[in-house]
Amino acid sequence: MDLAVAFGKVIRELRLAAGLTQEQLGLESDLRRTFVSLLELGQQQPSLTTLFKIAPPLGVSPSEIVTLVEQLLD
Amino acid sequence: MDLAVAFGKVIRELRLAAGLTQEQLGLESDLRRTFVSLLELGQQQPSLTTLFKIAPPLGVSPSEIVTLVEQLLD
DNA sequence: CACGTATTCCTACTATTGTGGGAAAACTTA
DNA sequence: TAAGTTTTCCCACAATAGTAGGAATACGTG
Repeated sequence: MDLAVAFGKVIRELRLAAGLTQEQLGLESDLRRTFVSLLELGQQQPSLTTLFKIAPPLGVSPSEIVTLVEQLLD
Repeated sequence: MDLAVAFGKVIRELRLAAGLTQEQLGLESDLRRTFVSLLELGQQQPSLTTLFKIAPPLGVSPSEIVTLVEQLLD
């Protein structure tokens, strides 16, 4: 599985678990609605800054997100 | 401390601990020598792909790097 | 000091991240 | 079905990640 795709799956799962829409997540992480969509679809991947911006509203730490991605790739 | 600066410090420390030069790290992670320098100086930040490429030659996992960055930022 | 090596700085360029907004499509629920 | 909400797709664009290589600077050791 592709790294960006794995990241997207993790983000989507966390977002749904947190009960947020893409737009709400975008507002709280200061990212555009459409960009959140692209990330979840695995069509783009985040920079380190984006990883750190998107983690708090999802209720996890950036490193926890990366750990989940690593597990999905194994 | 800035996120990119914190990342650079972590990378540099890990690289020196692994006994590698920037050029060696660049070769093993498929990144340009000059870009490794910029990362360590905190003048640029990595994408998720770069994080995953640079971790193995440093002998750590991507999530471990992020954890170290988090600790440096607290 | 002098030499070799490692790193930084410089310029120019390409690729990708991220913005901005609207319209189409999909999904919910009444 | 119909309406409201959410997500995807589309466009153009701005900002930054990353390439490429050479020159200048700093660093280490004989």
